[in-house]
Amino acid sequence: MVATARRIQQACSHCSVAHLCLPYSLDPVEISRLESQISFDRSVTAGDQLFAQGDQLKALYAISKGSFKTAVVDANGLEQIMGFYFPGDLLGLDALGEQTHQCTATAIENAAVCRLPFHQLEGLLTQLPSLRSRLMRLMGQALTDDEQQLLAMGQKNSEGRLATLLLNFSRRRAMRNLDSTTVYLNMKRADLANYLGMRVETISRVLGHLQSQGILDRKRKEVKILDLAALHTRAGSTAWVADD
Amino acid sequence: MVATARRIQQACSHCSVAHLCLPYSLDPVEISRLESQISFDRSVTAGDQLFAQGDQLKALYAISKGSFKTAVVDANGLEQIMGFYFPGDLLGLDALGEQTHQCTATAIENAAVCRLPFHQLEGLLTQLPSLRSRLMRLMGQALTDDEQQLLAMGQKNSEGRLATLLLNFSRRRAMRNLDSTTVYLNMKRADLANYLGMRVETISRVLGHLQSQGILDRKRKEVKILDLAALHTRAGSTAWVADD
DNA sequence: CGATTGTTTGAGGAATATCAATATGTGTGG
DNA sequence: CCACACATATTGATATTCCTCAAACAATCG
Repeated sequence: MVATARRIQQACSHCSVAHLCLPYSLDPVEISRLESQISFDRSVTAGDQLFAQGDQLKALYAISKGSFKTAVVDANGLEQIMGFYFPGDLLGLDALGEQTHQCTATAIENAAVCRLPFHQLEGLLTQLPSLRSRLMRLMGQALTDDEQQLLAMGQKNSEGRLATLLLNFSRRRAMRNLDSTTVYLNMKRADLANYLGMRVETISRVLGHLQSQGILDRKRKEVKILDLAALHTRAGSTAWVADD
Repeated sequence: MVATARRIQQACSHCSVAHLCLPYSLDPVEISRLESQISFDRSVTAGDQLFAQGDQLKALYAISKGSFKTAVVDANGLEQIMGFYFPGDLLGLDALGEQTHQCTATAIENAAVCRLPFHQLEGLLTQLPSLRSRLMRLMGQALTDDEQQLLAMGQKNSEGRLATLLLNFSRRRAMRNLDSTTVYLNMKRADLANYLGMRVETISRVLGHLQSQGILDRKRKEVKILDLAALHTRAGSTAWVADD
């Protein structure tokens, strides 16, 4: 019984985040061809790496449960957290160019992923034009996401960047039909700080500030958004010109 | 005579930056098929837009002469310069996902571009797998470039970011077999400042500082790199911890 | 429950933004 | 070709954000 139930769940067609994931816009036949190549729901322990910067591309991974961070290290040893990823997100896209992973993906908490061997995926690419265009679209989105983050880093102050991240997480929860008034900052403050280009102390202070203004309410890693409009205002504020 | 000479130059196979551009890694037959779709060396006046954010994707553009900047504007009206582009660079890649341009491309100086109608290009994509993989690689590079810039924005101080940009421009000149000890900052200070997430005054001061240290020598927009090693050191310096 | 790791709070300082003034460059009409 | 007007770049003085360092507090794990 349990085994049967699991088998049923282990298919894109029954996945609650398929609309965010690779299958989106594929027809049922195409999806079943895709499914035949996937190994579903492989569990990943918190702290484990899915792949590391420099690794040869062997597979793409779709998150089915939990969350991940990606990071790059440059020649000088500087590390930058590049993003946080949730169920339905695809990991490994940045390896499609050079066939080599350009970042390291690490599980933030216990997680599970669906593994898409690249060999088989590449075969499907020529046979399924819609899969190719889907992959291109996902790469384009990754590009756009990076550019949004660049805009935040260049044009917004600490409060604006943090508010932007909270709204981003909120929106992504909404896309997963989860309560978008609550977000979970499960990653370490240090990772969040690195991602946002600020110090952990500043994160604390800004969160405290937003809470004291009645915009947020937090308990532990859980952050409740009380005043969405105000948060949007803060997120849109340009750098170095606080409107208080 | 002149016309003949121009005709000969108007082909990827005779282009001095073909190794950076789309044809790279294509064989002669494939290149000639590509060439047949291109309209070469269309001139663009300084300040003109090649395409604007929101425009439908009609073509990709390869720069044959001059330089361009790209910029995005977000919902709050904040503008971010996303990059600067030189001969051999391809413009419009970020439209491949949504079939809509995600940024605006503007000529910094009088320039010329080769135009690749997307319709025809898309047709070639299915026929020439090497072209598809080339395009994917270029998208991957765009992604990596954005990530390098994100790292600079998050981890480096003003001097580090500016030094990083100078080295970036220098390296790109080297790839074009140009003198890599000289770079040209042809864009306005305001664009440079926006791109680097700082103010024009800070650019002036940092450039002045680097010059007073004997690392740079500038006259007008031309910047000569006198001490490459020192510039690398500055570029690698982390934010907020200057090593003087 | 102690040790270790991660988070928050406080005081002071450094980097860089802002504002103001000057200098330099660029285009235009006479 | 010059002179004027306007745009752009530099320099100086001050203000502000956010980092740094230090310490207390909280959570996690054996």
